[in-house]
Amino acid sequence: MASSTVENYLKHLLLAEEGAAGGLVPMGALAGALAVVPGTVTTMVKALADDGLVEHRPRHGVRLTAEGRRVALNVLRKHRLVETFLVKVLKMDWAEVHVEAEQLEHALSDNVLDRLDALLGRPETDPHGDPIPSAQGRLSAEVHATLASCATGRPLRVVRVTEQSKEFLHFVDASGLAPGATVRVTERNLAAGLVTVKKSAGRPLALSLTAAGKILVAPARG
Amino acid sequence: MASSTVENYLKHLLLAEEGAAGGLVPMGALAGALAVVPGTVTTMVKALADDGLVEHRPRHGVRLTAEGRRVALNVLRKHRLVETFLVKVLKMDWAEVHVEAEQLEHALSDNVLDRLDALLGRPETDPHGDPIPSAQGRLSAEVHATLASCATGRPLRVVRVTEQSKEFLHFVDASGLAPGATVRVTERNLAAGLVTVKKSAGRPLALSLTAAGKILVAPARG
DNA sequence: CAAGGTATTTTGATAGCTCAAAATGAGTTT
DNA sequence: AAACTCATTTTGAGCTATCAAAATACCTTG
Ligand SMILES: [Mn+2]
Ligand SMILES: [Mn+2]
Ligand SMILES: [Mn+2]
Ligand SMILES: [Mn+2]
Repeated sequence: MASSTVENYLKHLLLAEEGAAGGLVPMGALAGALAVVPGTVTTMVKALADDGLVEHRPRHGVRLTAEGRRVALNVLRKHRLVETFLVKVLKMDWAEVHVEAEQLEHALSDNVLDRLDALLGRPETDPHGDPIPSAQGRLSAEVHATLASCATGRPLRVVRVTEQSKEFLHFVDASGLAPGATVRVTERNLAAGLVTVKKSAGRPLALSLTAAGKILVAPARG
Repeated sequence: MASSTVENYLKHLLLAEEGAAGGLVPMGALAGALAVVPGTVTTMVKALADDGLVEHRPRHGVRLTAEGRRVALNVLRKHRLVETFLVKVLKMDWAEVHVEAEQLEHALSDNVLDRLDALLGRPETDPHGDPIPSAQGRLSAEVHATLASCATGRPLRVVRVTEQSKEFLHFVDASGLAPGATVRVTERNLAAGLVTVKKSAGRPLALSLTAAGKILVAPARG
């Protein structure tokens, strides 16, 4: 069995590979994500490579092997299903569940996981709209526009929020921009770095481009 | 935060203190419970003593301090509530939940714990009849007779099974002796080491004294 | 191409937890 | 009392995961 440390390395690697040039993740990026110093990552990555979980291209980066990806997807599945359970069944605040899941993802057996999945009705996304990998290790790779990149004027449905900090999630929720919400982008000012959105009922709301880029949307009633 | 290792040492110490002479647990007993060699326990116990979690009487044994007991009770509470959740909500086999809880007890926050407790309706015992410590750290110390020690002839209610091995629990369940069941001891043969019990409906069942001693009972309809 | 700057790797240490095997202590037995 | 037995402790070592700081490699810039 992989230790929690190994599971975390693999999971963060999986997350970092999305949108990394050639899927190769630089050591520094992984170090940042895991909050350890780069030297530690170099050492660990060599050990993971020896175990066949990653491929290490010295001075270029790391990438998951098929086996490493399998393990990583299973951890990610646990993480997101646990988050869903905590919100849906235990009624926890969606801003708090990430830290809890960070521990529980390593303590849940596959057996418990599957029962949890059944109890929740085999959900496809977690409370933040993040896709839940299937038991077979399939992960939806749907690409979405963000409030920073989408067409203006049209009605949109929020489908996902790609940041888990408490502050940001509270803000998003308080602004009525949680997944499922319907909004329109009324104005986008690149120079000022500002996006203005409007919900059917309510006054317009201003967001920075950075914040807007973390809120993924799809055309409403499509 | 105490590591899982420390939590396990403290929890097993709490369990071993019940019925240990003067509450002092011999190092060897703890080593056996934790499945490590005695030398390891000596080393760890010294570290725990430095942290004020246990009191070490060299060459005599260990005992929890008030602080160590507090931590241990919290872990035990998590363990038993998780077991209850797994059986009641996820419908798992009562023989399988112990191993799962052994991991989850270290990954659950106090916050999640309390919500689980509420969801379950603040149960007082787990699926095996083991008392669940309260959030304030109170643990019921009720003393029960066993099928090996109780009066014969009288109707009895099974209240607790004090062993968690899969095999034993499956046997108990298959024999209809799970907590809640009503039985009578029809015969006890000390020489042969045999106890015979009878359920209202069904043929008599023979048990070894050792097995009978693990099934705790109380007078029925008392 | 030499100099700089930055990411990465290497080196040397440490903390936590564990084992094997030798040493020690404290009764018991003879 | 000397010998024996058994639990406990000590010693020496290893593994995993981490850091600080020095060394190195690979750009980029002048
Ligand atoms: Mn984690
Ligand atoms: Mn999530
Ligand atoms: Mn445990
Ligand atoms: Mn139990």
